Amino acid sequence: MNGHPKHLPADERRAATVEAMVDLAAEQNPSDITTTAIAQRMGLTQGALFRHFPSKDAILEAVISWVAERLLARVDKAAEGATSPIAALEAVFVTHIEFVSEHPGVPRMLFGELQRPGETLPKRMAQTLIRHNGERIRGLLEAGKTRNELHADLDPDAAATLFIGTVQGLVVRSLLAGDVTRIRSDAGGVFAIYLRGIGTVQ
Amino acid sequence: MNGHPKHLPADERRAATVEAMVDLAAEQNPSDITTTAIAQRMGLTQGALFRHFPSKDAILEAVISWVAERLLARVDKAAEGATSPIAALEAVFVTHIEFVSEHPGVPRMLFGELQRPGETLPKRMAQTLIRHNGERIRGLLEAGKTRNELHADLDPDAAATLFIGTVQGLVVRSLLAGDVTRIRSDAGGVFAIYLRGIGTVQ
DNA sequence: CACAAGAAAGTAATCTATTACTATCTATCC
DNA sequence: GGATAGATAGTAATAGATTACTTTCTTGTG
Repeated sequence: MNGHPKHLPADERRAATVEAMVDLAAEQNPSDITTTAIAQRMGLTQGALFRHFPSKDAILEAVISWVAERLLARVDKAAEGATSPIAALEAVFVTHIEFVSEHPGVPRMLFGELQRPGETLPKRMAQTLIRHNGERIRGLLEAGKTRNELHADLDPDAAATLFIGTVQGLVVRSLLAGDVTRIRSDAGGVFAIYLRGIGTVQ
Repeated sequence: MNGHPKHLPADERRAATVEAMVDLAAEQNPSDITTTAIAQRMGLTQGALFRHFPSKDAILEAVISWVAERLLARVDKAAEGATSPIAALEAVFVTHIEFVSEHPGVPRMLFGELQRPGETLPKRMAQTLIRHNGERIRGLLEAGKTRNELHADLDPDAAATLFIGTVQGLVVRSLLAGDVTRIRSDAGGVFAIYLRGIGTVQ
């Protein structure tokens, strides 16, 4: 007879909503996630969500903000702690792999947002997040060139694209195997090829 | 007053349905494509589709069959015409890029199918298609090793994963730019890095 | 004229969002 | 320190739209 769950402050409910959505995105196509499913995961009724968010898209916006803060912060921290651009690049890669392992639904969500027709706010937010992330990677690649750790003729744009592709390839592989842990176990071998590709000798 | 379009044989309507779905997938999230949208694109009413297909999933199955036939045939043809495993790999890459440029919705569709929960037929078909494609690539990589065109210590599984990731990275980049033609123009630079990664000297 | 293909309208299910009401928390006042 | 008022956060029900799919009516064609 648990008619009413404990009241929580709005902030915490909003955070819990984001987490529920991120969790659900790991289990199914993000664009198929309903507000009913989100509420059920939180132990609430569907209508209660709309007391904290004006629309479903507003929930999506909150999720993308959440991802942007967490991912970029971890990426920056990983890059700062490294002694060279290449070491930073590897640390950033590990950060990506760990983040995607913890939240496999996130790349699917961002990727899915990019495909939406028209100009929605969550779509623009996903675009800027992915762009900012790409700029950080390209920055490391250019720093690696100026320090002669990378081939002088390396195209940083292409290398940044392949960096993202490296992660995406691992995601596809884990989806095929139906086993998220493969992302971590396969990451080393794939990144080794990438590293050689951009011109580092181990 | 074009109330009734010309009658077509069932086969051609089925083929046109597949093409309409592939076209629509290039413009929006494939899982958001409705039967109404497909019919509208064909100049038909929504109900008319169910005269040729028993369900929406049956349409999806037809689309994946279509992709499997066309893509794998083109991949095999590209590989056959090459004089060495590495040349074949590059031809196969070009084939992928051309195919994805012509039908940008296809990878999104296959990728999306993998995310569906449960065990549906279209999902299994997408899995086998991607697996078969991956096996062809891995086969070329192994042939390259035995012919000493590739590093002896290359991990073919990892290299095949990165091959797929190379294409995926280009797809993401084109989505970000909102410009499909970028796939083709950016492909060369990215593949050059991949080639150096798997151990070929140019 | 008979038939197959499509139009048109309908159905049941599902989804987002809203509404009217109810429970819980918090702070104030005597 | 309880009682209590006001604000906050919840439920249940439902409206309005949309979806996949069905059924029935209509028409062009062989």
